[in-house]
Parts: sequence; C-alpha cells; structure tokens
Amino acid sequence: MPRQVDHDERRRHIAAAVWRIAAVGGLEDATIRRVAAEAGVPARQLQYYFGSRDDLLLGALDLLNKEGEAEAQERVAALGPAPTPRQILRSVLLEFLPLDESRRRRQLVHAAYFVRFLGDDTLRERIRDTPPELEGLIALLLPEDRRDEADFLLAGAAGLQGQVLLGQMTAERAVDLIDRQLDRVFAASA
Amino acid sequence: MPRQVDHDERRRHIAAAVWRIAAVGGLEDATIRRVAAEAGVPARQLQYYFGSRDDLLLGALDLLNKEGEAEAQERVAALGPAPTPRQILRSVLLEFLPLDESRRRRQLVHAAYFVRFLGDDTLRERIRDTPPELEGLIALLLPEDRRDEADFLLAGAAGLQGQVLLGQMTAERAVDLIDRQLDRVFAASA
DNA sequence: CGTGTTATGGTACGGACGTACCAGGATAGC
DNA sequence: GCTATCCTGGTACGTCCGTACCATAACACG
Repeated sequence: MPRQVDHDERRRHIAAAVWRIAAVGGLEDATIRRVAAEAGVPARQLQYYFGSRDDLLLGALDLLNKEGEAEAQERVAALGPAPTPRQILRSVLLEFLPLDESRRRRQLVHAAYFVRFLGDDTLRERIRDTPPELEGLIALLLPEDRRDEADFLLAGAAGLQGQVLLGQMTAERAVDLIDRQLDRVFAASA
Repeated sequence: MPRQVDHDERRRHIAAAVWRIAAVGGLEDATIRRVAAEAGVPARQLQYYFGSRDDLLLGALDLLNKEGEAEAQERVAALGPAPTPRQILRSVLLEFLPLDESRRRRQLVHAAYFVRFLGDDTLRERIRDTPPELEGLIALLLPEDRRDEADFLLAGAAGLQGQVLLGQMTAERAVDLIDRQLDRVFAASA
C-alpha cells in the first residue's frame, strides 16, 4: 500500500474551513472553491475526502455536532464530582448561548443550516433527535410535574440565543435571565 | 404619458414569489430567473421593478414585514374594544408561533434571512428595531419590576417557534406552554 | 527493486447565475 | 394622429459553479 495520511485530520481541517465561511455568509458562500481556498488545499482534495458538495456540507455538520457534544460534556464534567440538578440544568441551558467563540461559531453555523433543515424531510430528522434527548435528560433533573417548566426553559434559552447573536441583548443579561428563572423553578420545588 | 400600471401591486406579486421560494429553499434558491418563473413574469420585469437581486430580496423583506405588522394589529384589534394587558401580551407572543400559513411562511422567510442579517452590520439594524419596540409595548403591559419576566417570555416564544417549525413540538402544546406561563406571571402580579 | 494502491494536482465542460443592453410595443397628453 | 414616456421582452456577456476526467507523484508491500 502507498502512503497513508490521517483522513480524519484532513476532514476536520476542511470542515473547519466550512464552518468559518458558513458562520459569516451562510451555506450559500460555502462553495467548493472557496472552502478549498480557506483551507489552503486544492479544490480537488475536497472531492476526494468528502465527495459531492452536499456530502461536504453534511459531513462538516456532523463533525461540528460531535465537537459540540464533546465540549458540552467537558463543561458538565467540570462542574465537579457531584453536581446538583440545578447545576447540570444550568450548564445545559448555557450551552445554547454564544458564551465563547466556539459556541458562537457553532450556533451561527446551525442557523445557516436551519432553513435547509426545514425544507428537507430526511435532513430534518438529523436534528430532530437532539432536543428529545435533552428533554429526557431534563426529565431526570426535574420532577415530572415540572415538564412544562423544563420545556419552556429550553425554548427560552434558544430564543435568547437569537437575540444575543443579533446583538439585541448582551450575553451577561441572557445568563442573568436564565439564572432568575432557575431561582424561581428550584425555589418552588424545594 | 403612456400606460400606467400599479407598481405596488406588481411588486407585491413578485415579492410573494420570493417568499414562496425562500420559505422552502432559503435565499439561495431565490434567484432572479427562478423567482420570475414562480411569479409568471419575464425575468426582465424583476430588474425593472426592483433593480439588483439584493434590492429584490430586501424589498421583498420589507413588504413581508409590512404585511406581518398589519396582520398582527388586526389580531390585536379583534380582541375587542377593551382588551386586558394579558390578552394583548398573549396576542403578541402568539405572533411568534406559526399558527397559520401566513405566520408560518413569514417565519420561514425570516429564518432564511437570519444568517445574512448576522453577517451584515448595516442589514442587522433593519431588524434590531423590532424587538426594542416590542419591549416598549410590553413595558406598558407589565409593571416595571417584571421586565425580566417579559423578556424571558419573548425569548421563550421565539424559541418555541423554532421547535414548532422543525416539527419537534405541536403548535397546540406551544400555545399551552405560553398560557401556563401567563397564568403564573399574571397570578403573581394580581 | 518493481508494482499496484493511495493520494494529488490541474484542467475542461456544461450549466446557471446577475446584469447590461437594445429594440420595440403600448398609451396618455398634445 | 403624433410623440414622448412608460413599460416589456429577449438576448448576450462574463463569471462562477459542481463535478468528471486524466496524468502523475508518493509509498507500503511482495
């Protein structure tokens, strides 16, 4: 066999270029030639490692989601050995806010994919899995009769994301609003 | 002078074609040729009535927003002669949910513009105006010390929109969640 | 030291895009 | 009915797109 390169590393390098471009100009700007230029590799290499352009965009999304899940779990683990339900829930909710460059970029890219998700039925199932998973997690953190509160907290965090990204609200205020809601929910359940 | 046509009517007809296309495939699919085919007019006419493609997309957005504001005010007026603050606030929040085809399409189109808004600074100011306006309205409906609740209600409604559009939640449950929050907020303030 | 597989680079092709351009209809006012 | 003006339709140009194609370089293995 001839020389072997680290396929995964190449794919991540190219995917990162997709993210940088899509975060600024949307999927529209993530053309093969432009991504190649951003990544500093010949356009032919994108064909080789991803196939068609659709495969490239989907593959880049999968890698982005994997990276996001890993980061989220790291932050939960950083809470300490025995985090309280409130700490875990807070960590999950803050994952929706662009509190650092990594989260911000990920959320921008997700926004870029959003409309495409809405139009494509098979594609929609790719993110339909995530929130039910979150609901299951939160069901473990809150008593069952607070399901409505949990769902609305998730929706609120998602809504705050949009306002922060648009610059209509500071991240600090968004965090503060979430903390006040957590005060209320956990005070009443105590 | 030669024959006169109703410019506004033409522009609305063409803009409606932009909305139908952008709601399905995003701004990416809203090309001059495709919009022209959807509207059933020669492509040249889009140039004449809107100018460049960017002008077309922006003009279509303005018309969409005007239509949305008119509909929202109609629904508030339909509440009756002396609506309660809770009725008005509920009406505003429900405006964020895709409860009919008109709202659904408008929200899909807004989602399509979202990423472009994020990237373009001058463009971002075009929607930066709307939420402060809403906050001002809500400030009139709720006592000042409930500002946090009002902001989180707005964010929650916006977040529910995304989940309903993605099919992760029914519109009925979203309305129910909002009503329960309204129960809480207005019960405590009574 | 071949040799066959893996990886690379460049290029060529057909199509869609935005928009500038031009020639010609249609009509309200003189 | 003439004509200036509004409007229409078609087309042509240059650019960028996705992707198929081909020749060649690099290297593990026999």
